Amino acid sequence: MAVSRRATAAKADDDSRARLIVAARRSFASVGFEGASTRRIAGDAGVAQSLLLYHFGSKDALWRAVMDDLFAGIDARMANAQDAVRGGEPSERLMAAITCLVENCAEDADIHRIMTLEGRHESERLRWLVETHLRGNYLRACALIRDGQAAGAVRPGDPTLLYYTFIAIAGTAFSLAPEIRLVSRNERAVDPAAIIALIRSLLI
Amino acid sequence: MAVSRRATAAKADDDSRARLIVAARRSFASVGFEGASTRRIAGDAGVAQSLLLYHFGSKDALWRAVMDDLFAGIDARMANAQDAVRGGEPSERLMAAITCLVENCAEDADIHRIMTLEGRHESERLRWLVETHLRGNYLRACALIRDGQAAGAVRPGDPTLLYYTFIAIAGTAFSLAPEIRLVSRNERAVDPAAIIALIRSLLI
DNA sequence: CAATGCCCTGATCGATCGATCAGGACTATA
DNA sequence: TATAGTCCTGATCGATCGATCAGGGCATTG
Repeated sequence: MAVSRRATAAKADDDSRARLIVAARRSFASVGFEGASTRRIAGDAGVAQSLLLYHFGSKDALWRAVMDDLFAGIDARMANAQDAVRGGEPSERLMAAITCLVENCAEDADIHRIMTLEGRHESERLRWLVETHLRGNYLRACALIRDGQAAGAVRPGDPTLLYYTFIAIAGTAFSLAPEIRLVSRNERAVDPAAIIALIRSLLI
Repeated sequence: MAVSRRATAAKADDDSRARLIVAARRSFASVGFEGASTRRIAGDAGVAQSLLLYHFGSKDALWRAVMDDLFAGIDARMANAQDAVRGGEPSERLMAAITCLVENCAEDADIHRIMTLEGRHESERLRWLVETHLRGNYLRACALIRDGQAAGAVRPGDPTLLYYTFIAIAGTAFSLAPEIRLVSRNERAVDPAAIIALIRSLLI
């Protein structure tokens, strides 16, 4: 009993900080910041709640660490995808970005879930997210959309609306996968290839 | 002091039950079921927390009452919209449904916010929602989509995927309006007419 | 061998959670 | 006027919340 979970779980693969980040991401994505409990997160990670606060200082700081980790992943992935199509046609570069977005959400919809939770009301967290992680991606994506429109390869329309439309289609099916499965008993609505094909077909 | 809020607020327009439903809807849509507090909801409605439990019995039952109220509104609205185009072309009836959906979300995105919160993980609440309110709407919408596809007026593709794509586009911009405004300082992305036009253009 | 520093735990704080309960204020019925 | 029923409040329950703190285990350094 006194041996504690640390010996059985935490010490084995070490770095409980990383496991706390993963557990926190899942909780925040599932029940939101207010609904998440630091005790539950620490329990999922197999450590004491006080260790969570030792590593991150506060629930708020933990949340920001989760966001930094989440965007570090997608940003690196997006940079790779853009490197692979450097110098290509604007629509090719835009589709590479969209494909990257869809595949990332298909593997793990947590980022879409958290964003749809945090984006629904102004807060200090949202302002921090916008300044730290969102605006850069937004501006790059809008530049791609505008380049595509200038080349006649992307439909006209407000780039902001198109950007959030792409995000909505890319993420919603995976975010709502449990509901979609219950309602439809149909797996085709949660197929990344079908979603990429759908977005491609409405690009122009 | 002993006069209490009831005399000043609750008694004025009466029916604190209805005001509890409205306050609860806002809280559930904002921070989710787990994040919402019955004390906060009752406070927003201007009544004691114990009255909330007197009327609804439990937080769970309050949530179901909110859902019944929410779907009673959209269902009636959707029935009206369909009545107005009875006997019309399939694509016309589908666009009437989509227009109804977009306008409802534009006026009040709470239903989309709550659904994106509840649809993300299986739960007793989600199963109840699916059986009580969702499946009927889903089946009617898929029938409209299939009719449109049979008439060649709607693009081919899995109806479930198209259904959730329409819902995603119809609701996301309004659900994420605070984020979109912070990121883009652009109101055009939250314009119902632009969103309806976008969906119409990708119908076929 | 001492000393330092990092990772970690369990106990504990005041605040708040959902829920229960006794009882007051008021209206309608008899 | 007495009775019954509805609406409502404040006090209170045990549980859980985020946060703080003292201290133990263990490796590295001198």
